[in-house]
Amino acid sequence: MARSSRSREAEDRPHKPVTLQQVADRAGVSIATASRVLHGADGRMVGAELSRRVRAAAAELGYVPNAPAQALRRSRSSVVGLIVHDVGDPYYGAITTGVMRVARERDLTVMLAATFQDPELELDYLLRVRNQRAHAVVLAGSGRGDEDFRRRLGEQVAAFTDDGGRVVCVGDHGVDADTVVLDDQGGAERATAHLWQLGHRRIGILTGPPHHATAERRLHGVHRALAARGAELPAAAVAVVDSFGDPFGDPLGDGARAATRELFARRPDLTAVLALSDGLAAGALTALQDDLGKSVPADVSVVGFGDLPFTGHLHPALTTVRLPLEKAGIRATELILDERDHRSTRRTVELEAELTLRDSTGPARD
Amino acid sequence: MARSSRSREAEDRPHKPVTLQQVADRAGVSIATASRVLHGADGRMVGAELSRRVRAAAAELGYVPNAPAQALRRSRSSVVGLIVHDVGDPYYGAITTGVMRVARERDLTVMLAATFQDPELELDYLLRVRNQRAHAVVLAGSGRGDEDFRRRLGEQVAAFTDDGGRVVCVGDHGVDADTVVLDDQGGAERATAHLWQLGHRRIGILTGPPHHATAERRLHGVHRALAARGAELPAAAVAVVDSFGDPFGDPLGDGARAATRELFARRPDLTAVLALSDGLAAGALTALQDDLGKSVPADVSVVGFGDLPFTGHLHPALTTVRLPLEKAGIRATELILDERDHRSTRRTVELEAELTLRDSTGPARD
DNA sequence: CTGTTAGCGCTTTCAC
DNA sequence: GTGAAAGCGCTAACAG
Repeated sequence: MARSSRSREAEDRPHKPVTLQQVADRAGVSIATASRVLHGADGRMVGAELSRRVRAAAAELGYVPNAPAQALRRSRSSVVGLIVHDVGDPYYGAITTGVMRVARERDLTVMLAATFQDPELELDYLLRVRNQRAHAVVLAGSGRGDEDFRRRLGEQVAAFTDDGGRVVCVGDHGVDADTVVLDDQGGAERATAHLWQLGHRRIGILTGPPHHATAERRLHGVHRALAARGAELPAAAVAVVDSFGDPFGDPLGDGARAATRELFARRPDLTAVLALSDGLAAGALTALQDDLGKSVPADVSVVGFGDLPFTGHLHPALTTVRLPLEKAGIRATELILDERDHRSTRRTVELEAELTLRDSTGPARD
Repeated sequence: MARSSRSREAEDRPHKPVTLQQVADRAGVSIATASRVLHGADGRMVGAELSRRVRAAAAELGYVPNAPAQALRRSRSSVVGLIVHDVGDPYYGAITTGVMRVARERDLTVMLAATFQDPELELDYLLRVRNQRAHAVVLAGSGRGDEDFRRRLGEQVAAFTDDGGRVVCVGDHGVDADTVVLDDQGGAERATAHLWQLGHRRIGILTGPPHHATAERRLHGVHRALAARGAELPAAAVAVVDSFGDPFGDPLGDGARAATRELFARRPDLTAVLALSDGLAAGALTALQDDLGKSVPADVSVVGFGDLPFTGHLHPALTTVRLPLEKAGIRATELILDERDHRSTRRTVELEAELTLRDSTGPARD
């Protein structure tokens, strides 16, 4: 193979990659012909014989196209940016997996950015996406940051779309772009309905801080479901935990555990706990079984939210609301690829969250 | 702001991004000067007044450098490739997080590739990394694939390094490149020693299939630790589970659960179980407590391997071997940045795996 | 200090 | 069906 002969020459000094011109020379054709054979979206056909010779030359030389040069010439690359908070977080990990799936099918190059919750970094990365002349970006982390940040984010997004870039958000970021939203509210309604149907009338809620938009949406779903049944949610039945969406801030679930103990100290008559995130549910399970001597689901039922990968391993296996995260990543990326004519029409795709029934819920005791 | 005036013009037709030439014109300087002010690694200084004018012009026009053009000119981009099996898998998620941390500090652009366990795709992505003229690549998924695949992988890697690219592996992929390895064997030795010290002499092992290199390395560690204490591991005390490293193939841990039941059917006298992955440990916990009526750790101690994010939420919280995955991602990326003179010297960094003590282990009963 | 200029590797009219 | 040639936007010699 050509490669082996190349590596024989100078072991230390980097070679320069083979160029299309070299391929053309070797095949005895013009560079234009070589280009058409190898990447030809030109419309023009190339004769069979020349085609063959070009392909052979490329293979022998180990030709690899220079993507930056192509991007420069075409003034747009096949790069797609993906901005998340933290890929290590299973939530974003699942979204990322979805994006990667489509990227593979559609032959896209994904440029990943992790903001680690820092709004400034998000802006930075958006700039970098523009730098790369990426043709699209998926915004999957955001929502933190103040009004001023929002404005600047909007500006960056506008600048990118002005240049012909496409933007899609996963979750509502208050940005003018296509959006894929997860039905948090509906999921919470379904979870509540499930408990209600099992006879639970005194349900405790574990939620996140009030400024957390996702937590609020879920909580709102609970209120709605209860209201639809002529019931309401007493303030004493709600416990707020700071580590809501961040299991890493509280890897042992101690915050949720303590909150659950306090919740039952206030309201010992609760027959069910609806935790608005799986991490919270894990803490509740521990508190209930280890600290409060309750049996789950015999004494108290527990429902989580998210269906993160570990929920099946909890004890008992957790009944939880399944968020179609990977699907969200897939749909978002597809939205990008879908060329649409009316760039003025902002599209929104809503993905339903359905309940996964496992072993942590059962009929109410009394 | 310039942006707003731009977006006013033609709402539908994409603008062309501002070029350096336009900035130079507006500032009334040459393009060379503009380049030096904005990106000048040229060594040369530019006068304060011109500097100011260039910067002002760039800001007014909303200039964003064209990365592909820069890459073309410099014939190398600041892109780093990262190839993993699946970002949704917490194992790779943690490595990815580490890589992203360094990328942020050192201002790199990360191009992510997920192979979904397909060796062909891995080769594909390596090609794409060359396409982008990336300056380095982190290989974090691999190890599957036959001899022929290995050869081809080696060729691609050689081709990339020949062109001046840097390659670093996380885990040994049988490739000639710098490598960061996790001390699986040492971790298993430490876990075994821990159980031994608690008085356990009849230890059951849950492991993965024999062709799984990681599982084998851990198993080897167990053998070594036992041998060092004059003991050995009876074949009957070892159970093989296929879903070893893939919690998603077995989200409820049913495989490990069944294997644990069989293990205790064969060897009811076991006082401890060392599961060579956390997913396996989760299944063991369920089998022991729910199916076998054992108490953990009073009757049987359980140790896992990996310290994935959910282990603290298991019941009881799992004692497990902590793999410094994020650290591995960090070290790997640093290795790439570290220019070293002797490209012939292959470096290997070994990261220690330490035991995380939690609640699933206790003194042996008898 | 500042400007002129020659490409980097590739695509794509435009001629033949 | 094939080739010649003009740049895409930027950097880095090389002159002044």
